[in-house]
Amino acid sequence: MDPFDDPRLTAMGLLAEVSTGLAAELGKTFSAAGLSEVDFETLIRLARSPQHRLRMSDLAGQTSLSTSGITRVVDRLEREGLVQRSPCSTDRRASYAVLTEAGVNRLTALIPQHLEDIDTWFTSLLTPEQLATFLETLRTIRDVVRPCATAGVERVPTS
Amino acid sequence: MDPFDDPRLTAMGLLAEVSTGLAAELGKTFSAAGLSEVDFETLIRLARSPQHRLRMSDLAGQTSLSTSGITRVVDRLEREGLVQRSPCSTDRRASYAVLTEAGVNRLTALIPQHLEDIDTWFTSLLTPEQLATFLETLRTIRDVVRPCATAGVERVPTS
DNA sequence: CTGGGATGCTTGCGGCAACAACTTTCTACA
DNA sequence: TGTAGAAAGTTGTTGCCGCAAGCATCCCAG
Repeated sequence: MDPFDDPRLTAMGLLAEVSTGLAAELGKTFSAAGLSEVDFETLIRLARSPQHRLRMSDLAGQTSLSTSGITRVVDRLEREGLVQRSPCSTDRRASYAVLTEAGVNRLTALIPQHLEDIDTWFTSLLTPEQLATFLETLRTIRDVVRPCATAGVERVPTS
Repeated sequence: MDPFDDPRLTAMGLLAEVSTGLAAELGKTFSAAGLSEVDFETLIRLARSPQHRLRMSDLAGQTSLSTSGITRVVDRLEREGLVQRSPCSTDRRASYAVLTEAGVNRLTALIPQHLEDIDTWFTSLLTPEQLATFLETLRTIRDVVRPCATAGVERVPTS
């Protein structure tokens, strides 16, 4: 009768609930370390990049922030000394955001608790097979909704 | 060597990417209908509630917004005529947010496209078995990270 | 080598949401 | 019954983010 309880709506709602609920739990650890979720996302993207640095626009591509958003995030992180801007030698328009040693330290201090959080609220709730299947499904969807999530990491000079 | 590529981080990142990426796609339909994601979430929660109404604080409990956030969302929706505030007869502190007919119409106009979006970007990518397994896993996590997601829907008068 | 379009980043502006303080009303306990 | 504390909702404040405009630089066609 009501089209308001279509199973697809429930499915989507479930996914949203899990994602936001999980983020809320994990966020507690972030804020205890004086970071926002976006801050952490930014820092860890840098940490996982070669030389711990990424151009501003690549950072924007990897996170789901606009370039102006990235400008401001890096502003804040730079103000805290966790990140540093560094000019790009081959393109004077571009800047790199580089993780500082303080940034690395902040991250490494944070990560053990973060990993434990992920265990507690996510991975330990599933059997290894369940987890593997779950991740496989996520990858399937990811490849469709986010075709270029790897901006800046496997860019090969076209020389 | 680097603790920055722990599989748990990848797993969590994958989930976050899927959720935000999916939300971004679905959001296009919402904004085409003049609604934000939060607006839609609010309206559909009301639509799925008995008598198409919910107390402000229950609305806050179901969505992940603060009560002040709900106040403002309902302000906006009321300004657009999609929702109406209605005093609670048994508790003069409380208000109900009630879906208006215009609100129902806006929703019903929106939903076909929304369901199609969910198909396109989510459910149709999976086999029925994959989908069922996926939802089962989501439910497992949801029950842990969001134990009382059903505020206000199965509240029984304690008379 | 030069001018116009494209690109990288920043800034002004507006909207949104959380937090805390506040008002009104309810509840419980003496 | 009277009063203290809790609860529902609103409002002021602050910070964050996207959009559009702007500036500097790059690239390329002629």
